[in-house]
Amino acid sequence: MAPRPKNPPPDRRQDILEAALQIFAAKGYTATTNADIARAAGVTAAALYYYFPSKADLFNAVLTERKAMIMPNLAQVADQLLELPPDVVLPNVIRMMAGFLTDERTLAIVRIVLTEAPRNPEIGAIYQSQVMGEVVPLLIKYFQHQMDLGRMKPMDPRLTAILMVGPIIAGLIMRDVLKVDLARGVATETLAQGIIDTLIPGMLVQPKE
Amino acid sequence: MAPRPKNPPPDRRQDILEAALQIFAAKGYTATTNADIARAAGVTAAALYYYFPSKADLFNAVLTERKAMIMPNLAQVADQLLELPPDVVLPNVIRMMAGFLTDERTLAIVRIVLTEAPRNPEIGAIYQSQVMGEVVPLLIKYFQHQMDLGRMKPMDPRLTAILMVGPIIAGLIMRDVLKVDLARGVATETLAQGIIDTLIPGMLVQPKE
DNA sequence: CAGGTTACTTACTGATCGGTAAGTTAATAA
DNA sequence: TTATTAACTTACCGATCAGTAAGTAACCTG
Repeated sequence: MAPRPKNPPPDRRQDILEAALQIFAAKGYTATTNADIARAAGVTAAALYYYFPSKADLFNAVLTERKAMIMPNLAQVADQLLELPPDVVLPNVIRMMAGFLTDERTLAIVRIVLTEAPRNPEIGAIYQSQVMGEVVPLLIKYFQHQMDLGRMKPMDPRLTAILMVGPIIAGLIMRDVLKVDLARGVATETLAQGIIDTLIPGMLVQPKE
Repeated sequence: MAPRPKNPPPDRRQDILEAALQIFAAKGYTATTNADIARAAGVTAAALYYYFPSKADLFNAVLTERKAMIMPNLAQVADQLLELPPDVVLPNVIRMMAGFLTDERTLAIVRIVLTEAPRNPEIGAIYQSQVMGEVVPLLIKYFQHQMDLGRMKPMDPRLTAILMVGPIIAGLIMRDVLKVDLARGVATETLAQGIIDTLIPGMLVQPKE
């Protein structure tokens, strides 16, 4: 019985996207009902169809309109970092990635991609092009340059990227999927520091003690 | 019109568990219908209720009756490995874990746990107790022993475990979730070798070249 | 201050799904 | 040979869900 808000109309579309992000992340696409999202957004289920043609379209909108959130904007700083030595750059990259995965909003997207992408190739494709098309090439460019300069051992740059990001993802999964409390064991910062201490010496031509 | 098989009765229960494993892994718990499983198992949907009280019970049976599959039986060999030096043991552990994650059956379980556990804490709990209660303690025992012997640098054994397993999981996710073709880049063996070459020297007290 | 548009709501529908009840037949026991 | 049981099937039901149709009140325009 309140077909139009009396006070200045809030951005309902954003409210719905925000609510959908949370619920999709918490329950997964199939288990999430329109009513769930609507309730969280403070509207009725039918209202979703005023802004989005279907549940699938809403889901896609959540992923595409928020995808920028999950990728650190490396491009902005990449050029400045290119000449800096790896013992300076790599720890910062690792720390940045580790810190990045502590943001709640980002985690929600990661959780959705991780859980839905195996069933929905399109989702995987969106982030594949981001990861493989944007982030990895930047890393590769840096690694290649440092290898040419003789500062890093020659190795597959993709492998290098996986070695750096892998433990962070594994830590995330242990905390988020297996509910292992890393805070009382391996906290994010400790994890980042461990990666830095253990991994980076093996990548440098002259490991420093 | 064939309420009883004429030929020697096959083990329908196993057929159903097998079919359920595949379909749950492919579509996720909620999106999987009883009809899907039944079709794959060659029975009708009602037949599932002859063997399992509910869909949820069938799901649990899949996980609990197959959980042993995803954990390498480390306990059997752990005692023999305890005294062997890390530059012999660790490469083998890494290779074993990497190889372990190439088995299709195992992958199906991993995919289910990875995608369903965030919504269902019980699933996480099953594997948390396996990973944290069985595998990790064995690794910790070994690491601690080798650290005491002065062969490995002192560090949090849990961190050590994450560093070793992390890149393998990340590689798995890139292949399975993001559909990045690792075969034409970083194959499983290459990945394992990369972990061994890069990571292990940083863990040993006297890295060997 | 009328008329139209925007931004929703209420009320409904057809399809699907998990689960049940009752029937049916092959194998087995008496 | 008959009765019983094991192992299913067919047929059905109530609940739930994505999506739709039609209504309605606030705001905007002239």
